[in-house]
Amino acid sequence: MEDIDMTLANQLCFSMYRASRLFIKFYQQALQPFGLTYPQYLVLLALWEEDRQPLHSLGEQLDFGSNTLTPLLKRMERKGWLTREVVSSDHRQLIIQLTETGRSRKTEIFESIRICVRQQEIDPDDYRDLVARNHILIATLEKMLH
Amino acid sequence: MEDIDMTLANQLCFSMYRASRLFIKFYQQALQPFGLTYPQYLVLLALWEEDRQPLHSLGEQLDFGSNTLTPLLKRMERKGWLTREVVSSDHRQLIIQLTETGRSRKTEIFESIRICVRQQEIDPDDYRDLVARNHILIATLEKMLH
DNA sequence: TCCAATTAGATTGCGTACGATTTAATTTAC
DNA sequence: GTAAATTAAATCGTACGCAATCTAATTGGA
Repeated sequence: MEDIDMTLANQLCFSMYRASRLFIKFYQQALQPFGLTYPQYLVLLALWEEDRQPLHSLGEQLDFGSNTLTPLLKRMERKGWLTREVVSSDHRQLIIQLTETGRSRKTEIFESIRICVRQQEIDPDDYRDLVARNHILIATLEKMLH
Repeated sequence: MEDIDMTLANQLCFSMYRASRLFIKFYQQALQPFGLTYPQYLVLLALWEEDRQPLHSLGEQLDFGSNTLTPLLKRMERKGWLTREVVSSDHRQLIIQLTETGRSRKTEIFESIRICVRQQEIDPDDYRDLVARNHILIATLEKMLH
């Protein structure tokens, strides 16, 4: 009836789904004091790496469309993390920029997460291995979804 | 500033998040002809394994609360996949049971997914490895979230 | 027995995800 | 130079996830 391949795919998909939800729940604990959700934290990570990015560029990095980002960024703007500013040379684009708060709370937020992460007892090599394998899987899945 | 541990945790969490979303998107393609979403497919998988389960038992397997399952199961009932029947001996419980459609379309659904999965070119050993490593990670995360 | 604690499911509210469409601005092709 | 194509965001609608709360049914101990 069912291939071994498919049972494996089912297991892998579910296991990814479970791990992702648990990891996010874990992060939410550390982020809660700042009123941040995990997707919002991802936006901060991207902006700490490179500030003043247009919306679509953030979307490419996180694989979010404007339908996800627009309301998310509006919430973050309302809470004072960033600003959304129309580009004068191209009125279609929106430049996302960190506020002083958004920049300065980085250390604090990292420290809060670090405290939670430290309690994990996972071998760094296992981490690296999972990341590497996931990258391969992600590349394959992206190719398939063309 | 930031530990190597935390950067790794960030990378792993994001990579899980990405992989999970892509995998689900991949499954949705195969499930679309049946009007099923991935979480709904998970419910079917659980019921194909063991029919006539109470709601909370499904919840334990999938780690969903009633706040997620109640509306999801109502949608599946409306579409004719299953029935929700109050237990006469305990009026608090709801037994979830597959309809004839829910049972009989299993082969068809599996075949649709199998066709999509076959196109993947992933080494079964890599699959198994990812599943095993995720299981360890999931156990660790569950322990941490107490 | 009877009432406090527990359990099961439903409800509310908020924040994603994402397919599909819309609107507005810019590019391009002729 | 201008109409068609493209691009960027926004909007709309549906379906999760999940924290918090509520309601109703059952259980268990004094």
